[in-house]
Amino acid sequence: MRRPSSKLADVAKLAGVSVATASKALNDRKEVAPSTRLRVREAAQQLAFVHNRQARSLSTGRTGIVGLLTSDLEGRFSLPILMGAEDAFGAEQTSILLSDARGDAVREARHLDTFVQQRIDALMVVGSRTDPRRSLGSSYDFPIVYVYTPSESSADCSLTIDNVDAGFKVAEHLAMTGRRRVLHITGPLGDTAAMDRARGIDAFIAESDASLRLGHRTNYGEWSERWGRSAALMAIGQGVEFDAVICDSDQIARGALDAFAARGITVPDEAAVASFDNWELLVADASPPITSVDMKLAELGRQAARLLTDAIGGTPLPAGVHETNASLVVRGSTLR
Amino acid sequence: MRRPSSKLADVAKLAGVSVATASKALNDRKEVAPSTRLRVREAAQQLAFVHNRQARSLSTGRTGIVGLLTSDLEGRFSLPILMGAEDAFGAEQTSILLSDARGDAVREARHLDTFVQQRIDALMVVGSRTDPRRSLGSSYDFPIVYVYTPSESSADCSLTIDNVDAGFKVAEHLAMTGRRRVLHITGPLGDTAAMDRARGIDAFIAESDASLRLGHRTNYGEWSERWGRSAALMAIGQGVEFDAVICDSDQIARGALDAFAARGITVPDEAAVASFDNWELLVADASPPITSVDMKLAELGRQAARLLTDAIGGTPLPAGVHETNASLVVRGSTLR
DNA sequence: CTGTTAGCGCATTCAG
DNA sequence: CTGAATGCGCTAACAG
Repeated sequence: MRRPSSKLADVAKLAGVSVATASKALNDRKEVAPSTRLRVREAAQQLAFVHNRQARSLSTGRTGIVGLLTSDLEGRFSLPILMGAEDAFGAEQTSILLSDARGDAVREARHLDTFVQQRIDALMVVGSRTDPRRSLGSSYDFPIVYVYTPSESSADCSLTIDNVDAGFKVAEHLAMTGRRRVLHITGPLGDTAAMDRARGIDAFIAESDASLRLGHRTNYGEWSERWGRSAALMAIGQGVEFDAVICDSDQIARGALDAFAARGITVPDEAAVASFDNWELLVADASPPITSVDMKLAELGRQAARLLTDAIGGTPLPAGVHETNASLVVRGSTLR
Repeated sequence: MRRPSSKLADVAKLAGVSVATASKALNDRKEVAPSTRLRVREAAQQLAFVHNRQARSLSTGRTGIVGLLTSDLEGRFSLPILMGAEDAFGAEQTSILLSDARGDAVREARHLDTFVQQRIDALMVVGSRTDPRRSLGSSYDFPIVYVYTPSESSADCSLTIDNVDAGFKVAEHLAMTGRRRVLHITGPLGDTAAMDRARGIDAFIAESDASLRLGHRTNYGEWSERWGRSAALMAIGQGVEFDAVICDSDQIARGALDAFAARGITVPDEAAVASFDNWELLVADASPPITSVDMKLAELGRQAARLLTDAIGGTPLPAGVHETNASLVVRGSTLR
């Protein structure tokens, strides 16, 4: 029951006005004389007055809190999204209530419950895969945006990345730089991201003229460095011919790079290596540095924040899945 | 001004009791007849009633919100700490308001301000280095714990890792497994973590009997894979003799490993490699997997949460810097 | 055991 | 332009 800081009443008293006037003055409403506004301001300053948002939200109905529900805080995805969102919200003075369900439905339900208790103004649901997730439905009375992992309901608003386009871009880059035979090392078969990218590669092949046409072969596996290494070794062992490798994550690429080094295959001369995620940590200091697709996650977070801000203001959220194009960051691993 | 969900008054009416009784019933207070408690419960259930924390906190003085102020969300440190804390706070009771100052003092001040406005119950200040940071002072009316990065004021409560002990442990492990000449590749000279670990190594040497005594040489540089690689190459080029390398981060170790592979030095046979951070991503799938010191960050977060929970309950925070011992996770890079 | 009465701190009518 | 009154949803005394 701690109640230390000064309240509006204190400010009002010191300024010699009523609480109502003080409130108006501090909230920059027109109906206050400039002189009194100043007096109130000074009083507030002097008392180090800080609005009590709990109290304020009780009367305004807004908390200034946005919930962020994630399933993989540890992973590569949530964080950049979160930071982008924080940026975009920052201006509006909204803060982010964080919770990590860790892929557990029970946990998720509990966290959602606290969100409701806290009367959050809006919710961002972030996932680490592009496979659609169960919708939270429309029974919540705050706007919800799904980021990266889209909702399976088309009535919801989802923001994600166009992996087909991303695959296309990588294939294009490799073809343009003279590669012709591509080994595609990816995640699990059935994983949307993996399959979309493969489709993107195919799409490029279909569209490109004969001189740029490349052959490719896709190996499904798992999202790990270990898999990248063994897939590369396997291909070498089987005598598969290739002059380029597309790895569906930077981790996979690191594994592949390692395998090539061990087998004396030089990168980028004998084989180009390109990957997805553009995780600086893994990609920038690799030898050679790895060309990688940046998923623009922070941008996704910013977009989500903007949409939600608007939604709080009354603009309805645009339903459906909205895809953003990723962009290729070229580094030494594909340039000979 | 959205006001959708049912309120306590609705529940009370439906249950045929007063609001006060309904409140008591839902809060599991003794002074309510079991039968009425049940009736109220059912009414609440039926109306899908959810407490409004804003309102509640207005009368209790507690918000159930803990602030987390970090300077490097992206980095390796904040996240595990955050997750540990989330665990310990238990989602039902406390939620975490997140903010990343990104090393910017202005941003930090702004975020602190919103924290105050939100009337958080407690604050966790997390940093990514072990060099002390400026104290936030004692003018805030909520308890503050500094995690990983300690406060420079001994009046504050800080939780961090004992890097001297960590350095000691690594040296001990290497000596016990038969290594005698250690190359220590670390971060910037002046960085507390780097220097503490060097001291730990020295401490081990001083304490150990002659048969285990090892020689070592410390190279200060930066916290990057690139530096690990070049430091290793440099040592090799200069003909420095060593049969073990201690890298002060997993990233540095990856660089060193890479350099050894390039120069045909086998790990662990010709040289052992050990590092700090135990970042699964970097360490588990390396070839060979890297022995690394786990900083127990999640545990640090849990401890902080417990201390803060107690502090909210009235127990004063223990002032001073409290160090936790890290633990060594042994993998293939040091076992021949 | 239960209900009545008072606030918690602020924003918002609506008279003056 | 200003202020007195009212309510946001809930908990905390205090009577009954």
